[in-house]
Amino acid sequence: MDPDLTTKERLQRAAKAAFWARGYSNVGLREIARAAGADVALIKRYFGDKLGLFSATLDRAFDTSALPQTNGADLVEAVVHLFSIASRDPNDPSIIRLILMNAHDAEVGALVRAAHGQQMQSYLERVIGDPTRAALFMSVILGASVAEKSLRLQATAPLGSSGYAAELRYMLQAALAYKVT
Amino acid sequence: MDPDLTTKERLQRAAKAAFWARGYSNVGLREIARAAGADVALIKRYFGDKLGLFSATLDRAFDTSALPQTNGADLVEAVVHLFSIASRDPNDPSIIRLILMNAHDAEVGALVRAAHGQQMQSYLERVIGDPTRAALFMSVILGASVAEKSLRLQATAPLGSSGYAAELRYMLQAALAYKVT
DNA sequence: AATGAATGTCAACAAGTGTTGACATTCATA
DNA sequence: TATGAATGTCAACACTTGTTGACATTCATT
Repeated sequence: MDPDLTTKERLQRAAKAAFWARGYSNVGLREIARAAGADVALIKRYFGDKLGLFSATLDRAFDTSALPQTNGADLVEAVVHLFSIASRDPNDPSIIRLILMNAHDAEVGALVRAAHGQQMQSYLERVIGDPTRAALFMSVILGASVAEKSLRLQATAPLGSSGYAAELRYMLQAALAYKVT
Repeated sequence: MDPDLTTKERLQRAAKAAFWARGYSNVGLREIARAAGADVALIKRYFGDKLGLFSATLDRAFDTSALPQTNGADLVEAVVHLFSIASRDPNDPSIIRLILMNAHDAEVGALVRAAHGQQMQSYLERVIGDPTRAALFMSVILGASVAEKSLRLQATAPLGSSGYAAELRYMLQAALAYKVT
């Protein structure tokens, strides 16, 4: 960890790395403090308690300013990149993983959903227009991300040039454009 | 808990209820023993240790004998029912939830994936035929399940008669049948 | 009734948890 | 240089965790 940073900053970064990798309840404060090269008691001073530290790792993590503002093919590629679907690394931090890992804890789960889930949904609704279609679009994204990162389906393989990738992009297009007849 | 059952049986059922609801590391053995009306030490006698108890809850949990053996519209409905997509209850046990909640723990995650994820995948591959198409099909299922149960997207709503339900079924059909041109 | 296996009870262990208060040090400002 | 705020250090608290060994009870079989 970079020693030039503030201790508070180092604590926050170490916390984010740990929490996003293994979930809220599976990370101890002493472990975070050790990774940050700081003392546990400083967490209380800077963040109040464990939940406050966790909340701090959620700030300004979902930025839609660089994303497409209109519905189109570039939206598909941008979202694929945003949710790290193309990456096979299970430790690659993803807001989806974070939500799933903390879904069992009512308090923490609500915190994460409020901070990111709703931001993500409202972005897609704004860009796509129809809320139902936006939800369907996000469902396909979720499924692809989960299939690769958590379930590790063999058949999905690298998402670069396989048949799965081509079909997945078609599914995303279908979620954007299809009209039920 | 039914007092007519064996203590071992009661422990196993209480363990499954707890583990499947909140994940492996978030459940304590004393809590399971209390729910089963038994003593903690009996867990050691019957299951060895915590991981042994968890493993016991995975036995015979994925049964494909009652599922369709051919690719078709009934496969869509059967799978929707199997993964409890139609249920909005976050406590409704689902193998998908179980996998996701334990994805952060290498040992436990591998155990669950080995017991169920691969069975699920091989079933779909056998019925659907093409492995890539089976993976795509499961991705859509995963996404729908996660969107409702963990992310709780507002727009997905009850999956009974909404526009989302109709479109989701179309997506599943597309995953089964579409040929990329 | 006696034997032995099966089953249940209790207390404790070492380690880890989040949290806290008292104290020491550093450092910028008056 | 002196003051006070900011920052860092240390030890301990009450509690929970998985695990374990010694002991008591129940129960079927001889």
